[in-house]
Amino acid sequence: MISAPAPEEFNDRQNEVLASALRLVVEGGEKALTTAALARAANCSKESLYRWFGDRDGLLAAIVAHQAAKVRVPHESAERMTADAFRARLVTFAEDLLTVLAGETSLALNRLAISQTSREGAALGRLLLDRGRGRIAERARDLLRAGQAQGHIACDDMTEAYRTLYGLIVRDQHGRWLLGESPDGARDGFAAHARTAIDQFLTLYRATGTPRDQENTPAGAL
Amino acid sequence: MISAPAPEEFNDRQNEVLASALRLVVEGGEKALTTAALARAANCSKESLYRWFGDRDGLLAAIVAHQAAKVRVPHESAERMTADAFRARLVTFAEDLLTVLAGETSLALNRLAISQTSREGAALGRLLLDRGRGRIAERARDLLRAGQAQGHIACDDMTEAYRTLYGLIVRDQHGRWLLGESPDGARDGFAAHARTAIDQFLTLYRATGTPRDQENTPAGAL
DNA sequence: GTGCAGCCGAACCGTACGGTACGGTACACA
DNA sequence: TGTGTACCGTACCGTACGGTTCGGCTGCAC
Repeated sequence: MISAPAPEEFNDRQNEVLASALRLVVEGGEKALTTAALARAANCSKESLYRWFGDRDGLLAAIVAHQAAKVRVPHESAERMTADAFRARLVTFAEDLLTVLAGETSLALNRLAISQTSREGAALGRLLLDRGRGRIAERARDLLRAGQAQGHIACDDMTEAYRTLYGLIVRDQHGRWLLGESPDGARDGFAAHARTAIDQFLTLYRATGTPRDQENTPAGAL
Repeated sequence: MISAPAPEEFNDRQNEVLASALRLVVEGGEKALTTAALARAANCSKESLYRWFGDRDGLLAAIVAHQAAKVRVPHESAERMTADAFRARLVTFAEDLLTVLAGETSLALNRLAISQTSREGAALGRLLLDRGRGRIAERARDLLRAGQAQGHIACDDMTEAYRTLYGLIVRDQHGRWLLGESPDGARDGFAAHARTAIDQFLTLYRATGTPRDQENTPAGAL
């Protein structure tokens, strides 16, 4: 069981320690994060670690929460956009998404949460899902909603549309990266692929009366 | 370092033990797979485990190799297809892909390989990538190539086309499942979503002279 | 000053796990 | 019948790690 996911904030010293912890995880994976190693790296005592975070699971949760807390999604203002501006905003979103997912911090945290799953609870995964991807999805849905309101795209289910958008942007790359393939090779092509993906997305969801648009609403999708 | 990824086959007894090992991993994650627990579950001695698989890493590699070895992709015959038959074959592929990825064995193995990544090597991830996803991708590319040869779709880069197909089918679901979200809710919608995804794919890649088709060939994609 | 709280660093404890060694059994083969 | 091989089950060893305790230092309240 994971101790309370800490809705309360941590103080400066504690955040500093969490930053050290995150660095350990990024560099050496979960097994590099021993309490002794963290105490040494952060110049603090194990006693303090246990006082602040409860136990090791609490520490893991705090690391994820700490990092998730600094996810700051740029607010997508809903002001009037031309079709090109809308497209440009989507391309920017796509580039941002790929950049985040390819980042070693994101990858390390995802690996950490995934390896903690399976054991009943999956609290870390939920945390990452809600506070990480959730925020990003929210931003994208706002943007899509604005595009829909202004007639740039036609769709009734923003969540469905977002999932399609995500799929076109990310494809199988996140999985490959998680399994150890280096994102470096792909990183050069982020901008180019972002444009391609958005073109594809707009082809599917463009509002110019393409007859297939009604089909893009499957039934029981989670 | 992981001992030789065993190109040689294992005998029946060893395969039996590997099946037990896989069951342990599926049920309890990596940390449930202790040598003692496996010896007990498989009614074998720890001594035999070390004789057969070298060390724990070798055992993990053997588990992955063992499971990957039974990936049998139905051969996609390239005989003449109508457009509808081609579409149906794609839908079947999509359903198969979702069913495999949502399976607890696949999820457990992916979690195992992902949690082993980060530490230099990532041999398990490579194994899974090559012998798991690779086979599936190969099957899909064969099918796409046949469709292309018979004029059902237009694209010059099968790998790019396959990645788009994968993205449209899987979207963000694999990641969510890996993080602990239950596939059960989505499972009912597999068939419906498979059809939707294939419709979208065909919209993008249909050969009927849609002018956007040339754009589907980004530059530096990995 | 005295007392107290928070913290560091190090020593300590218990245990779980990877890996090894050994005794005992079944079976093949001569 | 003797010898060897492969195996099981168990006991064993060493260590690494989670978690606790303690002594000592600093700073603050009074």
